[in-house]
Amino acid sequence: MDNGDIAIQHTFKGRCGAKRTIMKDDSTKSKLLKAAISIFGNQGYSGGSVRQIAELANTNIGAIKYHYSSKEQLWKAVVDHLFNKLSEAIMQDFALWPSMSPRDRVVNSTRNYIYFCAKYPELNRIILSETMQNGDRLHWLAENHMRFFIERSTAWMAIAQENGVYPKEISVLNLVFVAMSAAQNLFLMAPFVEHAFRIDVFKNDQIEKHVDAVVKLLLNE
Amino acid sequence: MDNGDIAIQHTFKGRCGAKRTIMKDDSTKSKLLKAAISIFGNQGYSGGSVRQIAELANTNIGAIKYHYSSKEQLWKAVVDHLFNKLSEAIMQDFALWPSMSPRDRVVNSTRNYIYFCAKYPELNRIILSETMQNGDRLHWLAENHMRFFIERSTAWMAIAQENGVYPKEISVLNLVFVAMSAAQNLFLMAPFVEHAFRIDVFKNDQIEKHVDAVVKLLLNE
DNA sequence: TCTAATTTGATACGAATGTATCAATTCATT
DNA sequence: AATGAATTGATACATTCGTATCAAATTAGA
Repeated sequence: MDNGDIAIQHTFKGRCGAKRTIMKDDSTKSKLLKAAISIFGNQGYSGGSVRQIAELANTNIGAIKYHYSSKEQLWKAVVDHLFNKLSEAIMQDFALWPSMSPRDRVVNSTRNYIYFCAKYPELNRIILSETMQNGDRLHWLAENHMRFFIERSTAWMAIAQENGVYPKEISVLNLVFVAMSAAQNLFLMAPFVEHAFRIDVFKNDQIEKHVDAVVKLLLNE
Repeated sequence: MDNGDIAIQHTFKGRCGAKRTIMKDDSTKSKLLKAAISIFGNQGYSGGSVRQIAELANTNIGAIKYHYSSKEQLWKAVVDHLFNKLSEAIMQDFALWPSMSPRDRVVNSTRNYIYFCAKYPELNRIILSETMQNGDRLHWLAENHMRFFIERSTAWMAIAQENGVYPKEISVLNLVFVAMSAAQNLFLMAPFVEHAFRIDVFKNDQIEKHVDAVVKLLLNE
């Protein structure tokens, strides 16, 4: 089972000079990345400090400077890492798609996406945080990750729409944003749901319940 | 037409000692509130500084200390103000509800809510920002505003569900969060949509298109 | 007009921030 | 064991933060 470990690309020279990558999950660098995911995901970029991150990683700010050179570079490493995880999650069952009906493809990718949103809520929190601020980091996010992701989603959604999975009259862009937010929002709001209703939306049965709700609400029978 | 002006409660003694309220939209206090809505809505609480707010309001930090005593009190005033606007927007056509079908009531409140989300996207940004951080301000938000709002929405949604507007099998809580996020998200993501697709989601025709999309996707025919 | 309350503007201060520097330590390779 | 590179830990620095203080300016009431 995937335990969500962080794999740091640690390059070293092989005997013929080729680069290889190994996992060092207990390295300072990966501990820093994991801590940065948590801090940036909960406090945002300006709300989180490098001292918080260093403390959470049981090291100090010098290590951040050394491994990531600056706060902004560390943030970019976090985003790259999380988008890689997203891509893995989305593509997980891609090989099975040819044998699935158009509707089942949508159900499958919806379920995989919702499970990703529950496993890594930090990515959507970071995206929203930066979208609100609308600064240079959003533009970097948009050009390096989001645009590609949204355009692929839009293309898939359009195909599903043509196959009658979604009503044809709706603008594809609205469709994408409604479907994505329906999947994400419950996990973005998890701290409130926990506080107000004592419900842990990250539990497996709650996630499944949410998948059922989204599928039943958004997909034509 | 409602121009979204900010009404500051300015109390003074009438001739029989009773308190009255008047509007002073050009007062320093209301200029500060308007600036604070923008700063807190875009930068979040920790991301926005009182100096930014004072500068945007064409005054200085002394005025903030005087009128709102602290950054946190100013933030609470912003939240109170925006939730009042939300309540106004939701209750706008309440008198007409008895003459409407259950489905039309949902369509009406959905439309009003979406128009509110487009007019004051700052409220949902503030809520999401604080929910992410999950600190004392979220608890204040939850206890003073959100819990009431969500519980009312849940009650209404349950009635709509009983009347066949929504599928009965879905958990009401999931229904509420899916419906709310479907309405909000496009406007939360407005800076990205503008950047990536050159679409201004705050234009009236875009808002109407979004209303149609949400209604068609979420409500059974 | 005079007086007192209200409001504004400028400055000061300690705390926290990101970055930079550099000695101490650890590690890998010979 | 020796050596040099890689990594860590501690400190310093300029900047920005929220808050506090207080004199100057404005306003309101008699």
